[in-house]
Amino acid sequence: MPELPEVETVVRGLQGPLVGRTFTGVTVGWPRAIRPSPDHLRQRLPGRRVAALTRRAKFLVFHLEGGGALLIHLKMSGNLQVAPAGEAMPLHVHTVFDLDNGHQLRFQDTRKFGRVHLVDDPAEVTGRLGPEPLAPRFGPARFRALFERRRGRLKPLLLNQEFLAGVGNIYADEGCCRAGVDPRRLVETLTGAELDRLYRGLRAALRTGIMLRGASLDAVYRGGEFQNHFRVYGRTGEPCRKCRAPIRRVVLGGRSTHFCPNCQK
DNA sequence: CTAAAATCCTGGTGGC
DNA sequence: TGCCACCAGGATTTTA
Repeated sequence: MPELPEVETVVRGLQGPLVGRTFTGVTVGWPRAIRPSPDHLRQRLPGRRVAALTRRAKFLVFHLEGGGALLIHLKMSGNLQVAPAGEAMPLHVHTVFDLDNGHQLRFQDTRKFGRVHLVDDPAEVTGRLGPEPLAPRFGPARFRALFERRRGRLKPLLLNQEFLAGVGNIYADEGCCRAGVDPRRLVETLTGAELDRLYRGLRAALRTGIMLRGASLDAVYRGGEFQNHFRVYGRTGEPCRKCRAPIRRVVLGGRSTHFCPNCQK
């Protein structure tokens, strides 16, 4: 379940091996993952050079020299690695991008939810996303403004990528915990002080996640350590680290949601 | 508008 | 030990 910090970790690890490289070929093993189509990708990507690699929300964005971009979303189980073309292919690698230095970018995705987009303008894919929570210009005032005229429970709103980009189930729960706010709260009842705590809690959880190189779950990831620092996520029944009350789990918007019933009001 | 449910997938888990 | 029903989970789509 890569979220913003996990994707940021992958991006930082791939910038060195990929920026400046040219794609020389593509092999598609799961056509449904490719947008707009595998033919389009195979015909248009080879010969294009990577000018920059950035992140937007949970998308990796490969900016191509001369315009256009390749976007990859890892969804639940995706991972990307660079390896020499001769090296043994791991299981569940459904898309392989050949590079001009004899290496390959390999998109491994057990559950096949991941997506690859080749577009002229990244905004075709990312245009409707909300603001980046860690952007330098995204201050508490802009965060508070997002909640104007919004209604409903807090947790599903935090997971809405058009509301705020990059937050997923783990960091929504961890952010609410740090803020001392119950994720079941109706957002129209949140006070300015609570929204400020939420702003800081969410950003602190995301920054800690990046610092620890993300969370490693399902044996998928790259040595991240954040899973060892969860305060509530996946700790149902275990004692709250602050007050020892058992962590509760409920389902909100179809997502498991974890919180301390004592510390979060 | 919000919200819940169904959808896509597979590996892991718990029950028997 | 083996089989199977069931679940997680990001985002989208459908239905209420």
